[in-house]
Amino acid sequence: GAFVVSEIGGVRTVAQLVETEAYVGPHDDASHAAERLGRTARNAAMFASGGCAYVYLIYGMHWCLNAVTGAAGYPAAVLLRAARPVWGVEAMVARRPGRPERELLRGPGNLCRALGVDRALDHRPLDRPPLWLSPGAEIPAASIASGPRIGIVRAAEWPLRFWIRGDPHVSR
DNA sequence: GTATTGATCTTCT
DNA sequence: GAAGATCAATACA
Repeated sequence: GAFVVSEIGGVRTVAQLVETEAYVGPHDDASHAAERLGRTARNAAMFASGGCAYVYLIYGMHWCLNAVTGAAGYPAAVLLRAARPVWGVEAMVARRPGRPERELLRGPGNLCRALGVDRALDHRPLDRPPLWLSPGAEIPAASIASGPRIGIVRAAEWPLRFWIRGDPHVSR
């Protein structure tokens, strides 16, 4: 339900989150900051105190955006997986030519591309331009579904993916 | 709608 | 050298 706002390349885009995944600490073996991996150049942002972005490249071609939520030195983050276009749809379409509106922000790689997010935003604060979060409508607990996270093998059974039940913008 | 597979490159072993 | 918090094109049903 929270809003993600970006001001990148001179355009503002606004999206409302409908799907996220939690990566809950060093004991979470699916996390890039799991204890067995330790701190590296890539995951450094996850070890910062909460409120900044963690952006990484996956499969050589897609950016993924996380909101870091842990305390300093205790790595945790929320992967932003899907959202509903709210404002700046033209700019999103310009970044995803030919895509129907409902697919613009469906999936973490698509979300980053439509919002203009890339490595330049890694480790940047999420409470000011060019990329920030804003509280949105409160989603009733009954409307929130949860299940296993996508695309992982370790700790795959942990039900840490959350989405708005029935929302057409949810991935998969 | 589901299943399969190639694209592409950073990171870590 | 292999795997990876993915996507889209293709081939079906």
